[in-house]
Amino acid sequence: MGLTKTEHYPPTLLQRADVFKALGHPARLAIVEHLLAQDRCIAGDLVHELPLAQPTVSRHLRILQSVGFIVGDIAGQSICYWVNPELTEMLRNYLHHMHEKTLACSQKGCV
Amino acid sequence: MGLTKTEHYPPTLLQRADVFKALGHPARLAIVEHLLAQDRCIAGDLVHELPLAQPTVSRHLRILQSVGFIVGDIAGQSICYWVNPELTEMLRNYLHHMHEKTLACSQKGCV
DNA sequence: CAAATATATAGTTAGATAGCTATATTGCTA
DNA sequence: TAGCAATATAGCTATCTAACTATATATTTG
Repeated sequence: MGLTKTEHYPPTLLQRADVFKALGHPARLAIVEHLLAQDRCIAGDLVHELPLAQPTVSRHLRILQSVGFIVGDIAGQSICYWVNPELTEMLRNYLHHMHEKTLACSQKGCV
Repeated sequence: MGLTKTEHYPPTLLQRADVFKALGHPARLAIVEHLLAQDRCIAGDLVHELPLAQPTVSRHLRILQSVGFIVGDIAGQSICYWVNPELTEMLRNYLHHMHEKTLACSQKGCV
């Protein structure tokens, strides 16, 4: 069917899954890494960095923006994007929590 | 096309994108959270927890397993799954790195 | 060995995704 | 205001994905 049954899951889980999904594409992860590597925030330079046409990059940017992972601001006729610290912090905390739980589980002898 | 151009990106990035992609579905994230919440590692109990048919759950488990996020071991006629601490640690470190870079970037006045 | 249980595989279908080209929109500059 | 530059939108197509039902493959247990 291709249709995910979203109605069963709590909103927080759905939101997190959306963020992971947004990061789950090489081009989008490359965009994020590129934004982090630069001092200033890039706009259409990404088109030259990626092996993709401009509209495709634009679409990927919109996907990252829609889950809040990046933020964009108009700067003249370009657009200035940067990674949202709130989201990286949220994910970092979530993964930290996951990792601690995992360790606790393996101590109890799940194997 | 629906065909991702993977050949342009470094292997590490592709691998991370695959892990994020695996976590980017509500059912799979729910599976991971359920495995972490239990003391022991569950097998087909997940089918009762999720609003999905058994083969669908089986497929989601295989996807999580293929990226190494969960590990399974045969226990009689059931299968015992648990979350792989190496992967949660890898992702935690990666997100930690991302978050630090993000903070450094916003200090430089990206806005 | 037969029945029951647990998981996996095959095969199908609706819908989502990722790419493209062409075009529209928006903002600067001459 | 006309033209250029940067980004977004529209529309298309091939491929991938998520779900299902039906069936196969183990692995206990009677």
